[in-house]
Amino acid sequence: MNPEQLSEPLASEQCANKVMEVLPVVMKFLRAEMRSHKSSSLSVPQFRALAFLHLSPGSSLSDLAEHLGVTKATASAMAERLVQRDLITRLEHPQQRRQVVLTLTAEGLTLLQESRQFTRNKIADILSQLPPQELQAVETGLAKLGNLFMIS
Amino acid sequence: MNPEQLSEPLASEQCANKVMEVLPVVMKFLRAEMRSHKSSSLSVPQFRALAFLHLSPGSSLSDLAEHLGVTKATASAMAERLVQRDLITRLEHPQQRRQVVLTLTAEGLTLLQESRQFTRNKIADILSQLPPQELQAVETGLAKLGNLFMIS
DNA sequence: TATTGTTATACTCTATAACTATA
DNA sequence: TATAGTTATAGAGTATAACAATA
Repeated sequence: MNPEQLSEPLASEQCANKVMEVLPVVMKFLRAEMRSHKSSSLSVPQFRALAFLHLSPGSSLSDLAEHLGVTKATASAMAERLVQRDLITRLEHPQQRRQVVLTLTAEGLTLLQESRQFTRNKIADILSQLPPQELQAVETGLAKLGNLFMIS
Repeated sequence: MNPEQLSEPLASEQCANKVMEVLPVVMKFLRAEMRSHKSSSLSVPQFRALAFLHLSPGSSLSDLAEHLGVTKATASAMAERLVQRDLITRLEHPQQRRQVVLTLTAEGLTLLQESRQFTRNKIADILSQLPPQELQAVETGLAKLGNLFMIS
């Protein structure tokens, strides 16, 4: 008999249900907080793009697209908006003229750091309702989930 | 001395960092899976809307907006798309003529169930790489996170 | 007057397809 | 020819503001 057809679900399926149920709700909170940050707000993908360029300055557009898990067309449009807002620079690579070199501006770095701290604090406020042991459980669970889904 | 200014971060802030780091990546996977489901794909918000109407048939637009955490304008546009695709019906409430009555169609129910099973299986496939104990840790952590962020 | 819902507008994310320029 | 990136196009999510209809 196939376990899927019995009343007792697999543990992995139960856990998958939790992923489907919980993640969208918390993501919505995350998005709203990042969006609400003073005049200069960031979307979650924009935040991730800036964070990536902070860690890997001088990345190409393909690098960025790969990291974000989007197509190059999508990454190109995103980069264009960030250039327009003076949060990143996009220069031609001196040797490989096909490639672009993406780098955070000082303004981009400042906004990244402000936004990160602001959002972290908002989330931490909510999380601090948990007793230390449960907080640890959440962090551990997320870390394991992250290891599984973050290839790089 | 203020703990935020020391090198040792608060546990809640560490955990918040994990939320910011992990959630977008897993969400992207979730979104891609739901989107890839045969010809008739659903976005995550659409999936959530159908799931809500399955649990609470006959809800009003305001109910839906409230549940999804979006404005009524956003919910109205979403509902319109679902009506166009014959996944829900939108009727006038017989007594309260201001309100609409939203209900899943048979087609909507089928797609919801197929999509849920398909996506759950895809996520469970990944999760099943974890040993049982760690799987349990992930589920527990998500459950706690969910309790915190899901008011209703 | 307050509430329900829609419409208009604008912006971002996202993909696919077609394209240019470079290697 | 293959790769890097852009542009055109389309559709969805999202908000704000203005509005109509109803209670």
